[in-house]
Amino acid sequence: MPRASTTSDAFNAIAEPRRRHILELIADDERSVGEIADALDLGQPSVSKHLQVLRDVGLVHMRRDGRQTLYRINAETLRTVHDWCGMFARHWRGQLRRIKAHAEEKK
Amino acid sequence: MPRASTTSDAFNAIAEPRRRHILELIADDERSVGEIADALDLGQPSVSKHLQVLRDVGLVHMRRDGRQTLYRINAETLRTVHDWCGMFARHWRGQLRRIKAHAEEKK
DNA sequence: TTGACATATTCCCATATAGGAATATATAAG
DNA sequence: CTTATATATTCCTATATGGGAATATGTCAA
Repeated sequence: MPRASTTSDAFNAIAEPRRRHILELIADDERSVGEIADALDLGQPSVSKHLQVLRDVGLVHMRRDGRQTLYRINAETLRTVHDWCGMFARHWRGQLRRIKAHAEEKK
Repeated sequence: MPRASTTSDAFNAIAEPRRRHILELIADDERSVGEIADALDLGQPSVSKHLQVLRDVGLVHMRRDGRQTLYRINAETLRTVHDWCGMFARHWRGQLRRIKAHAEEKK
């Protein structure tokens, strides 16, 4: 069985570093495909394909403006991932507490 | 260029649903490979390979006990992912605020 | 030592990439 | 209509994968 599709969910979509970079770029304001390609120093077709993946999993919104297509983040979709990781927050906090307690004991 | 390796970072490692499942299983107490295989209804070799990936990116700790190998989560490594998603929290909160404001206006 | 059990590793293969090149589509400008 | 610009899509290929089967390794028991 091959790896799950990149478009199967947000987890798979953000596994690709360049897609994370794109999301960072379009977090504050919308950007055109060309601007993104310049920023990433990547070919336009590749960027279009990454954006398609992000669109498939609902991580971006797009808007047509003349011949440009402007993309912006749809951060809401990242909550799935954020919440999943959050389930384990008490574990790493617990670990920190343990480490601190250990340090205290040494004193 | 193929997809980035599953062992390149935590993002890629947790893209696989079964690996997320494994992490959930070993979040509270350590489990043997066999127990995990039973729980996931997956072959032992597959589980061993998933665990190897998780080990490579530092998402689990392991401990040898007789002929068993017990794995437990190393949640600390998930903070990378949690924090990255957290960067966008104000965006989805902002969106919620906007949605709420919109609902208020309608009333 | 021999056998039984638990886990890891190797070999295999069908599948899905990411990126580049070429091309198609859409929209604006002259 | 024709040309230029912006983006999307198609075709291609090298590569990494997840799972199963078979096998190797490691550890305890008799």
